[in-house]
Amino acid sequence: MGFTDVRATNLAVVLRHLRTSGPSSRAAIAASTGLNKATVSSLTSDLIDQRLLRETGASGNRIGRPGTALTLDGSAYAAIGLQVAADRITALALDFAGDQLLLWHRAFASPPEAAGPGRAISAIIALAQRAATRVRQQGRSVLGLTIAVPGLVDDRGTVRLSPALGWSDLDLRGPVAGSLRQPDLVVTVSHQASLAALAERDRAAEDNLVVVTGAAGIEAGIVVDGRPLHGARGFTGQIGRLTLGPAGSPTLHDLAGVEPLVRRALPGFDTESLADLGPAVEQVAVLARSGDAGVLAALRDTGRHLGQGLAILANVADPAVIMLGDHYATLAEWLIPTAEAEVAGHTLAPDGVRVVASELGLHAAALGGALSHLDRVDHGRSIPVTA
Amino acid sequence: MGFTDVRATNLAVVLRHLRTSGPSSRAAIAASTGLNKATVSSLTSDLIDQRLLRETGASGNRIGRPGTALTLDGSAYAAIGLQVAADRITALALDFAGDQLLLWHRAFASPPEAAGPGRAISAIIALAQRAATRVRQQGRSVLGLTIAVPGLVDDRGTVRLSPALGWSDLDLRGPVAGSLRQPDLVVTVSHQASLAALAERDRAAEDNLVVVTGAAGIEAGIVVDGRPLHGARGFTGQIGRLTLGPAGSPTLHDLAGVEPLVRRALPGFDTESLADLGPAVEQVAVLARSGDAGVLAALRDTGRHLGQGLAILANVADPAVIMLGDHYATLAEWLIPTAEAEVAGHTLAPDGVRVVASELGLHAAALGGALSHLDRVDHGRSIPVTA
DNA sequence: TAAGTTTGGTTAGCGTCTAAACTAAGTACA
DNA sequence: TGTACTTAGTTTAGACGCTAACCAAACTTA
Repeated sequence: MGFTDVRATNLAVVLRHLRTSGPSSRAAIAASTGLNKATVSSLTSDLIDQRLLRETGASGNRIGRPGTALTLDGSAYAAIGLQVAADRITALALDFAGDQLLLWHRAFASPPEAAGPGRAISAIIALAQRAATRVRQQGRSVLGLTIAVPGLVDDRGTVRLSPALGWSDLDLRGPVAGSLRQPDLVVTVSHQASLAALAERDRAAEDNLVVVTGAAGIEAGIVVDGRPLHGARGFTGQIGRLTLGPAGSPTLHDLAGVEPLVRRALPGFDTESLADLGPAVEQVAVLARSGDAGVLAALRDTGRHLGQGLAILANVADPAVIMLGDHYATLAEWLIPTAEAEVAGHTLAPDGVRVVASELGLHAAALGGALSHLDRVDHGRSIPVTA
Repeated sequence: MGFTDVRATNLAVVLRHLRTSGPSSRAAIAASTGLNKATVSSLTSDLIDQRLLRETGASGNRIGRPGTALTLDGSAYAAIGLQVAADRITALALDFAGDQLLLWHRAFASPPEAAGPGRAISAIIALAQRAATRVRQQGRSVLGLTIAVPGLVDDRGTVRLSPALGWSDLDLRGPVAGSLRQPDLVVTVSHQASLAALAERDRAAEDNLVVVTGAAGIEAGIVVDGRPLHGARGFTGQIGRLTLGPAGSPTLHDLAGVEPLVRRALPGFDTESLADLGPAVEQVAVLARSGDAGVLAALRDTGRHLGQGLAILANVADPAVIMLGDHYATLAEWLIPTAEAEVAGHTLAPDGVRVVASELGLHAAALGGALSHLDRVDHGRSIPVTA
């Protein structure tokens, strides 16, 4: 067969239909995909053999023979996403149906910047192995494992530069893949914001969106036409250093970063503890809720500058919606009004762009990492082989 | 046949191979595409029947039976691109082999902004009809016609907003398509910078690039992973209005636009004639070549600010190369040194990003518009039907 | 001239799809 | 209760388009 594996493509069509439309009978699948009923029977039979689908009870219809509902079978496979941040590692696993199997956090004793990359890699490997072992004990095959990292990650899984973690030119994929002792297991390392955007894409069912994350630095994950923007080397969405104006002008991170915001809003806060921004951000939210004028002013100011950054992304990538991720989501209530006004004022496009808070929390990138492997199967790349 | 038309895909594979690798024998095509020799024979036979390919003399080999070279047959089809600017319309036609059949310019008597959209549409229709008639007189079928317009163009071919032309919510596709009296002819209206980027992609054989055009306003055409960035509505690459900083800060266009540059570099220049920037830009180049200190300073300043804008694009989209289009290309010699330094200073990525001058001239978007229809055929969408 | 090499076409067979007929399993209603 | 109707899913026949293997044609080399 030449360049299109017809069978794999059509198997993937069925999987995607079930993932987006939920349980359906064979006849319903045939009707909505345009495939022939006989073809759907053949395809679903294969997928059931591979334990990617299973029959659930009869789907009650009004009249005529009731159909047999088919659903994604989550039970035989798992996909793992790891997310590395300055203060901790998160591990998340999904079954093939997309249900969460585990969500673990492991705090760094000392920031990876201080402890050196060796310690961090050991911790990542340990968590990856524990997660893989756990899901295997449940009788699942691991479809793949993706590690989400802030900064610049190339296609070979080397972290070229991560200011947040203090890493440069660090091969992360190699050691982790080697430690898992399963050569055919797909292990990838990828940009955290792009993976977060992938997760938002699936949740929002929106093919053009931008996610802004602010855990350390500011990074954007950009999904255009359904796919994360990859670029020549994978180094997309680096908006923290944007400047415009005379030399030495403040960067977008200076103007709208979470850490600068915290420093302005909480002048007396313990500087040391800013490695983990979570508590500080919560404190800012508490003060904002209590009506603290200084904190509210700082939030408005940050929202305004953030809006200028979002306007740039809106003008360049034309998303249908911009989502505020992680710490920005926590503060979204106070950031969105000024940010959205700023976006509206700096974009030519009619109808503007919605700015909304992400609902995925701080582990969106881990989720996206796991989802990327379900996505791979859903697109006919590496459907697990039958024994 | 399910979702993948195997035949169309493989026909397209052969066409793309010939377009990128030049004349090849059937055996060579089979060897480099991985298709079976028998399949290639069958595919090329169909393509020859459709007059998309033809046999050219024997290709001399070292040893063994000489092969019959196959080439793209340009003679039976044409694709037309129109480019609308503030001062003129350009029409360009390509044959199927990509050779230029005609390149016409038609100056606007008065700028479309002043004369109103009706006059401009009439002129566009007239030029489109003349071009279509001309290529039909040569016995060619018209594969399609694309109109490149600066500003925001939606997918239905309505110009939502074009400050450069003074248009808003103007249906351009409808009147032009209607006037051509061939209902099956594909007529599209698209963003000029994205089409220019498409042309640069084909010329440079580079799948990740950005083109910056400055005819009126500043717009970027962005090709990522081989495809022009489209976004939710098609409104990508609008970088002219970027600002960062306090309200009322100058925009990127103020700081790095071609018209502001000309006004700074040629203080005494006739303000009226700036509708057509060409002569003014040439004059700037002449003065720069003669060593005029003021002009050189203005160019450095523009290059520096332009570089900040390019850095934003480099950080967001990670192109392998950034190309300076139209008027920026004319002045590239003086802009690139400062611009490239600024890009290097504002990007995290190692290896930086090359900044080079486009070689396609002022009608790059018209070329891209025509190329888009060859591209359509090369991807198996709407291969012309056999009679 | 004979042997070797490469091209391009022919033939047989296989995978996968579609259309149509058929069986299965329910509801509607006299 | 039984017959007609409706919808689901399987079976069968056939078409399409690919591949592998074989073969004739056309050239080089010795």
